[in-house]
Amino acid sequence: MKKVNSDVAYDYIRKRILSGEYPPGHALMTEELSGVIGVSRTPVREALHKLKADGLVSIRARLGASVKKMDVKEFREMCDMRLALEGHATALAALNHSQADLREIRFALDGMRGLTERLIAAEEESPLLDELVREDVRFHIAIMTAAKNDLMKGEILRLHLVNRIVFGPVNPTSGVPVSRGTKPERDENRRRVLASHDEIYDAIARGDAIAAKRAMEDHIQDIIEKGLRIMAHSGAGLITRELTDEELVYNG
Amino acid sequence: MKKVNSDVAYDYIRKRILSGEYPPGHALMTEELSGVIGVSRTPVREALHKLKADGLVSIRARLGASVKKMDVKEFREMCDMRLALEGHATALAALNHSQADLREIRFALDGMRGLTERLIAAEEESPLLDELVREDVRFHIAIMTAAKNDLMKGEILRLHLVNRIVFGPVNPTSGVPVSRGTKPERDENRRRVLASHDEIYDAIARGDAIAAKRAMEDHIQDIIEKGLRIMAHSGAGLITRELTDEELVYNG
DNA sequence: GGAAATGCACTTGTATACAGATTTGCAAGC
DNA sequence: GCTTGCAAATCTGTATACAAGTGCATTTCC
Repeated sequence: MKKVNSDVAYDYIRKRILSGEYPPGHALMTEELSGVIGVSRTPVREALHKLKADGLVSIRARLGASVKKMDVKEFREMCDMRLALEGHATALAALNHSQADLREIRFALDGMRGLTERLIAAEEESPLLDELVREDVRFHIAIMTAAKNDLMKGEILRLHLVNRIVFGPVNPTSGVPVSRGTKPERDENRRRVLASHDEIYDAIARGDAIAAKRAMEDHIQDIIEKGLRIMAHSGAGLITRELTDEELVYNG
Repeated sequence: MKKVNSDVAYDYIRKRILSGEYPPGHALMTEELSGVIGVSRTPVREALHKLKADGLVSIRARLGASVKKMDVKEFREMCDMRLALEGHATALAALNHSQADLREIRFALDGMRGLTERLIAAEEESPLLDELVREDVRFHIAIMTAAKNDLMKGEILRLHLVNRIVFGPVNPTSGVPVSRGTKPERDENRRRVLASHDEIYDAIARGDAIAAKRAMEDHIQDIIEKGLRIMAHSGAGLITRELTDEELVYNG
């Protein structure tokens, strides 16, 4: 599949949204972007519409596009949806996983364990944090892969990405959220995350769909609460109103 | 919100896909469509991309767009996702519903009951069928509304629409799927659907989230099996091979 | 001085022209 | 007969010009 200009524009803009270079609310004007990216307005327009479908950008007719701002209501809704999907997918993973899937999940888990221990021991975190986040993502992706449902996997990954808008600002080069709270708090949080992951892995490994689902739901609930706390404290326009005037008619 | 030309093109094409006028696999060429709709290629292109995001159209770079064809694998995945979302949303509806929500659900349910009885009694169905389908949709929408999660509601309705591609062909004017099977079979099926809906409503009304969820999951499971049977029999490029009876029994 | 009106700058939405890719039809070669 | 190569036809992707809507600032009027 050949890469066309609209894909170039899409990748360019998306990267900058996820890295935090374009913060929530930032205006995305087609002419400006087309100049920077080096393509015409048409593919830029297309890229913006695709990003809107991803949930990273909001577009209002004749008023232009901007990086999505999420309010608390929408964040809760998104998390609730993620809870439903990822919980179900985890149950499927417990039933459908192959041995290779299981190995991949455990690799990610072991990687996280090592990094977490080193992070707790260390004073300076930054180089290890990127790796930890990468392994965390790897863990979740491995489970979604084991569930053997590409559609759900895609949708869940999409939600993960949109979630990152809330957890910003992030390290511009790595895309990893900057640390929050005191070190003991962060250490405690990391231990809890690891314990959750252990529980999820064990349940999947022994094929216990119900326990796996519950463990994943608890884990996501933790993440939700963390997100809500961040939104409450950082504010910075995140909690302001947000109108999605998308009225889809659902009948013929 | 002003209606722009790309919206006109979107509505035009979408309507024809859902009505079956553009069947699965039908090529959607920008120039031809722009001529018929009376706008230029640019808004048509945009509309096609939006329909792709909806899951109704597939686009391959430089090869053009066509109405989405669904294979069995994708259909199962979609249904499984719907199961997860709609089950969860039903549980939420049991917890979050207002009295007005409950009334709206019961109105739809009562409407369906009356229509079902008249349909079973009648010989000629066509005028009543449209109404029955409308009330069925109304029932499901009312529950999603009661769940108080607009994001999930939107996603579920999207999946409902994509589902309709499988249940085609439909009555061109009303968009209602044409009847299948013998009359006793259809009557039996309608009674079962109604009983399912009753069960779902009762559980929601008494705030029993677990029972509501389970009832909705069973109901959707029924729909899934019906869809798989239709796919197996209608074929028409939808499936590559004949299904075994085992495959017809859907179990995630 | 403040509110309404008006004009301007800017941006989006749309039409259209053009370049490149893909398919199709046909003829030549094995 | 079937494949292979080539060229025309066709369609997509992109650039660009133009029209129309929106917000802002200045002006005008009370």
